[in-house]
Amino acid sequence: MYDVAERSGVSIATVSRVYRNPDSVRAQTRDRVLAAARELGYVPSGNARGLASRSTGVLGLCFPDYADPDAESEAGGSAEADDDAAMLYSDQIIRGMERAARRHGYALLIAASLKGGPESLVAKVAGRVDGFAVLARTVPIEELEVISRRQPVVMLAGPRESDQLDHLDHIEVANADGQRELTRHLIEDHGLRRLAYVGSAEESPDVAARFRGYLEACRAAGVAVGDEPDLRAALMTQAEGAQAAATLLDRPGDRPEALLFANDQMAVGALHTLERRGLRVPQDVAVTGFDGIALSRLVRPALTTVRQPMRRMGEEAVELLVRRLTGGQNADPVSMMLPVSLVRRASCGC
Amino acid sequence: MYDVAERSGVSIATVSRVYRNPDSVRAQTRDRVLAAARELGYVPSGNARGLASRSTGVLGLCFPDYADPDAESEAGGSAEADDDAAMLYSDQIIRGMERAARRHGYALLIAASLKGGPESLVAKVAGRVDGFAVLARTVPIEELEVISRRQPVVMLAGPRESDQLDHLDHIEVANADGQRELTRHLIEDHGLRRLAYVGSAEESPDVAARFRGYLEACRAAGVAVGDEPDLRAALMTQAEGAQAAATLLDRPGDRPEALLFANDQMAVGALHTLERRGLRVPQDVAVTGFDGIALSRLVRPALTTVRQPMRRMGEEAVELLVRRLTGGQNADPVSMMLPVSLVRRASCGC
DNA sequence: TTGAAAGCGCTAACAA
DNA sequence: TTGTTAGCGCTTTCAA
Repeated sequence: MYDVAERSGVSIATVSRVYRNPDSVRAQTRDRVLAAARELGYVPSGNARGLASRSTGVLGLCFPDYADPDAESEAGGSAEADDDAAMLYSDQIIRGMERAARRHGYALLIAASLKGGPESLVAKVAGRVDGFAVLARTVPIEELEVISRRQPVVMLAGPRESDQLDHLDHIEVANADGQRELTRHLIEDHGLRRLAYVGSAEESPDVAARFRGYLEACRAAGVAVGDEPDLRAALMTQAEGAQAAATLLDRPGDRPEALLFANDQMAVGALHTLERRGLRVPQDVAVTGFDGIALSRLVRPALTTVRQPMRRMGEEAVELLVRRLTGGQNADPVSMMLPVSLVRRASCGC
Repeated sequence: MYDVAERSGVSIATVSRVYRNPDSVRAQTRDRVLAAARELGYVPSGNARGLASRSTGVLGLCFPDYADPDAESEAGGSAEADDDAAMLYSDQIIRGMERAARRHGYALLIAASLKGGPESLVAKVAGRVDGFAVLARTVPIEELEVISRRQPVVMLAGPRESDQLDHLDHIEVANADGQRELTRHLIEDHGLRRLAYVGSAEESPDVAARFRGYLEACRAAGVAVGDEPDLRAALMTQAEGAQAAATLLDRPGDRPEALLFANDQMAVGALHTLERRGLRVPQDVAVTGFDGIALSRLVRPALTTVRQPMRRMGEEAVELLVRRLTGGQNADPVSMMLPVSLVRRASCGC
C-alpha cells in the first residue's frame, strides 16, 4: 500500500479510500492509484483490514468430521455411494450459507471440527470471522460458551444442548412432527399396523426426536410399541440399513408390514436387501426414510420420506448472523423450528 | 490479550506462547493464562495473527455462480432436481479441498464469483488466504494475473486460458481421452455406428475437449461425423437433455442407435424422454453421459458415463498449494491431467 | 478532496 | 522460562 501510494503520488489514506469508497476520490487520482496497484500487483491485505476495521466480512461454519479421510481409500463401492449421499447434509447447509452470505456480501469459511488443545479449529474459525454457525455436537460446550461471548453464534440442528448456551440463536428442524406425521400416514392412510423402527446407536437429539414422533403416532393410533427402536444401527449408512432390514426380516414372528428408518441412507440400503430377497416394496413391505436427500427420489421404488430443509437452514443461519451483526446484538435469542414436509412416494404405497 | 496477560500476571508474549507453542511455557503459568482467557472470553484474533505472522492458515476456492439465487424460488420440481445434481460438481471439489486442507491444518474459504469493481470477491478471498484455487473462467484473467504474482494460485479444469497465466499450477481432467474411450466402446464393443452427440451452446474448453474425443473415436473407427455436435443444449440440464432427446428422435431418417451427452444431467433427462416414448434403453437406444455424478448410478437403467475425479481434483489442488507454501514457491509450474475412468453400466448395453 | 498520525491485536526477534 | 519491543498493513479520525 505504501508502494502504491508512493508510485501514484498520493498518501496511503487515499489508496485506502480508492478501495473502500471510490467515490470519495477524484476520478483522475483514482485511476492513477489503480494503475499503480496493477503494476505492482497489489492486493489489499484482508488481515490488516480486518484488524483495523474490526470486521472481516466473513461468516463461518463448523461441522463435524463425518468420515475418516484416511479410511476412504479402502472403501469399496457401496461405501463410496454412502459417502456421496452422506455428503448432502452438510453440503446443503454449506450451499445455503454460501448463497445467503454472498447476498449479504460475506464470504464463507468452513471447517470440520478437529479436537485439539487450545488451538482448536473452532477457535481458529472464530478468530477469522464476524460470526458463525455450528452444527450441534460439533464443539465442546465450554468452548462455545467462551467464544459466543464475543461474537454471534448460531446453533444448527439439535437442541441448544445446555443452559450455558441458551443465549445463542438456534435453528432446528421439526423432527418429531415429521416422523409423527409419516407414521400416522402409514397407519391411518395405508392401514399398516405391524411397524418396525430402525434408529441409531449413537442417539443424537434429532434422531431421538424422530423416534419420539414415531412413538407418539403409534400410541395415538393404539398401535403397540415398546420404548426402544426395534433396532439401532451404528452408523446410519446404506450398508447398515441393508443389514438392519435383513435382521428384522429374519426375526421370528410375523414379518413387519413397514420398515421405518431414521434416515434415507439406511432406507435405501434396506431397499437393496428387499429386492435381493424378492420382496416387493410396497406390496410386501413398505419402507420409509427421513431427510429427503436426492437419492431418495431416485431409487426405485422412490422413497417416501420427510424432507429436511437443510439449505434453508443454512440460509436462515446467515440471516440470523447478519441481523446480529447489524445492530441486533442485544435482541433476545431466537429459536427457530423449521417445518419439514412429508414426501409421499412409491415406497409407502402411495 | 493484554487483559489476559494482566489478569494472569504475565506478559503478552507469554500469552502468545500459550497459544502458539504451549510446551514452551511452564505448565503452571499456562494454566493461569488459560484460566484467565476463559474468564475473559478471550479468542485470539486471526486477523492480528495473520498480520503479524504473514500467514493465515486458510486456503481459498473461487468458483462460478452456477445458479441465480433469486430465480430459485420460482423453480419447479424438475429444476430443483437438476439443482441437486448440478451441485455435485463444485461440491465435490469443496469437499476434496476441505478434507485435504484439514489434513494440512488449513481451513477453507469459499466464495462464488461475483463481478464487481476493485472490490471483487476474488480480491477479497485473495487477501484473506495463503493461496487459493480457481475454477476456470471464474475470474477475469487480468485480475488473476495480478493476484497470482503475490501468492500461489492453482487453476482448476479447463486449460490455463492464457499465456499470461502460464506460471500458474493447473489441474485438468482428461476429457478428450474419456469421451474417446467411451465412444470407442460403443462403436467397437457394442457395434453401434449411428451415433448422435449432444454438446453445449456455451462451449467451455472441457466440453469442447469431450466433443473432440468423440470425433477422434468416430474417425478412427471410420464412422462418419460432421464437425459439429448433432445438437447443442443451452444449459446442460435434465430438462434440456429431455428435450434434446425428443428433438433427435423426431428428426427424419433412421433413429440413432446411441445418444451421447456431454454431461450426466442431460443424459438422465433423455432417459425420461425415452421411457415416456416407450423406447427401451439400451435395446432400442443406448445412452451415455459424462461426469459420473451420484445420480448416474441411481437412475434406471444405470448410466454408462465417464467419471471425473472432482474430489481428487480438490485434494490435489490443496497439495499443490501447500507445496508452494512450504518452500516450493520457485518450482516450475505444474500441470496435472487427472485420468478419468469409463464407467460401464446398463445404459450402453453392458 | 487529500494528508498525517494513531492505533487495531498479535508475532518474533532479542534480551534477560 | 519469560519479558521488551518493533513492526505487520490497513482504517479512521481530525486537519488542512
